[in-house]
Amino acid sequence: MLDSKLLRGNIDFVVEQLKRRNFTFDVDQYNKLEDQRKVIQVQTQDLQNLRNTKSKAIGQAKASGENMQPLLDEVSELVQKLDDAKSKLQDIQAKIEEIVMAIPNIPHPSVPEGDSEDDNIEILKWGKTATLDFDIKDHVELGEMHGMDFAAAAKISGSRFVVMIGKLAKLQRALTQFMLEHHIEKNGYTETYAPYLVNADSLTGTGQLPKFEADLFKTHLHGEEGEAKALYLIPTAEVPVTNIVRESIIKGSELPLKFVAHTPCFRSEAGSYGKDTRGLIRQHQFEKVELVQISKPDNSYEVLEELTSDAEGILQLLELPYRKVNLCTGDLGFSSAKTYDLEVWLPGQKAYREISSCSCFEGFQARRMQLRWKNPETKETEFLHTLNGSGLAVGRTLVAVMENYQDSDGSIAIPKVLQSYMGGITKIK
RNA sequence: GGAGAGAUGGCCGAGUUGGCUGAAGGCGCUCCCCUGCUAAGGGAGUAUAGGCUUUAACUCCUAUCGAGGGUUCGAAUCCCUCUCUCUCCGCCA
Repeated sequence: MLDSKLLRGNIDFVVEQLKRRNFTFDVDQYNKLEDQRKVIQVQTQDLQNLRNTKSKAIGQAKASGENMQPLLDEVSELVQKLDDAKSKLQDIQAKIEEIVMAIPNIPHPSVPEGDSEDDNIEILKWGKTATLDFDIKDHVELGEMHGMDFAAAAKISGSRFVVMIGKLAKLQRALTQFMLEHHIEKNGYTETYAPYLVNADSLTGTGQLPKFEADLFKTHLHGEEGEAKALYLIPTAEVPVTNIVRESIIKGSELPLKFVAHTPCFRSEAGSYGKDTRGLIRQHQFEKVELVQISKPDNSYEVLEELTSDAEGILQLLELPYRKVNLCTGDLGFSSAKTYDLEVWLPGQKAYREISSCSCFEGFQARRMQLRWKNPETKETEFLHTLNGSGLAVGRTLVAVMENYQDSDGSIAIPKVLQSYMGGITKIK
């Protein structure tokens, strides 16, 4: 949600900024509704004021034993008018709300212009993309040799799921433990456990609802169909973890809040049929270690740099080649003001693939979820800034380790930093 | 799943024969005075959002006492639905 003051006070700026990300904002419609809202709101409030005054007079008349019938007649007429005005006002406010909730965030000035991922700007490349002198296998081929079973998963659940048995399952757990330990012990994040099923308010707070319901798995308590009972499987830990502080006022001395959580993530992947159908890249269920920070507004972009480098640290310790890109305006997510993607090198695909996405949302989510702090300088209650990033997507990291650490015989070396988590073995044969 | 109790400002807590109660009192916090630097005393202020556009401030108005709906001229107070918390019983990793 954009700042309503910005929307009302400087709408030309908003329109221009939204155009950068190919979002056309219907200003005429919005202005028309706003004008109507103002008129009707004033009317309604005048009527309410009148009713309140008269009602008090009735109370006083009654107390002093005067005849209050004339007043009663007067007011009952008023009430009809008031009801009409109220319902009109509600309609308009609902329409405005619908429009406002569907407006994406405004890109930060440092976000490059562009229409698609082809226009993202590469900031750095790290590590050497080794040229292996044998027939490179992709992770599906390697996986089939070491207990990765897509057929079994299809039998159990359907496509886009996986079963792993044995060493690869352990390797995934080792990756998760390693990431958590590193972020907790070295980077100062607080370990967090949170629900995997969340309500609609939480998803509205972080921006997945109302616009992106089709991407989610939706459940009903007790098989009931009522909207109030609907719970959703989390598409990312960002949702439950950021919502820990929804509707609260944080003390300045407690900031920044740094949370790390490992959760499974569930995505319906509607609209991605035919994309990445092979292997582990795009699953309905995958593991992710997520970093979330709640920051004061004035230094949130420094925090974004820090959070991104915290995620990069994992790739560097795993010695996986990657590049860092600054997403262009056209590729930016709905809620984000600026996003760095980390893309890991996958020899099996001969391509860099996204493994982490680190974003600063400024006050966009905070306004939706009423997340604030008392600024000691202004003495005002102000919205905080929220940030998050994958640190990292565990399933894709597993793919990257398998493909980058493979040998000609199909065996997979264990990265040094993971060996202690793997019972000391150095290779999966 | 059954029975009961409850939800009021940053916190505690009054207010249920509906009527100057946006809310007594206390704590906490901020500012000022006195004193002196340990404590005490005096005074003022202290919810959020909208009307709001403005150079700015104030005044004013509206809404909000868990959420939503209803009754009424008028609801923190009465009625209904829901959510959450607590106690007891049942069930359960």
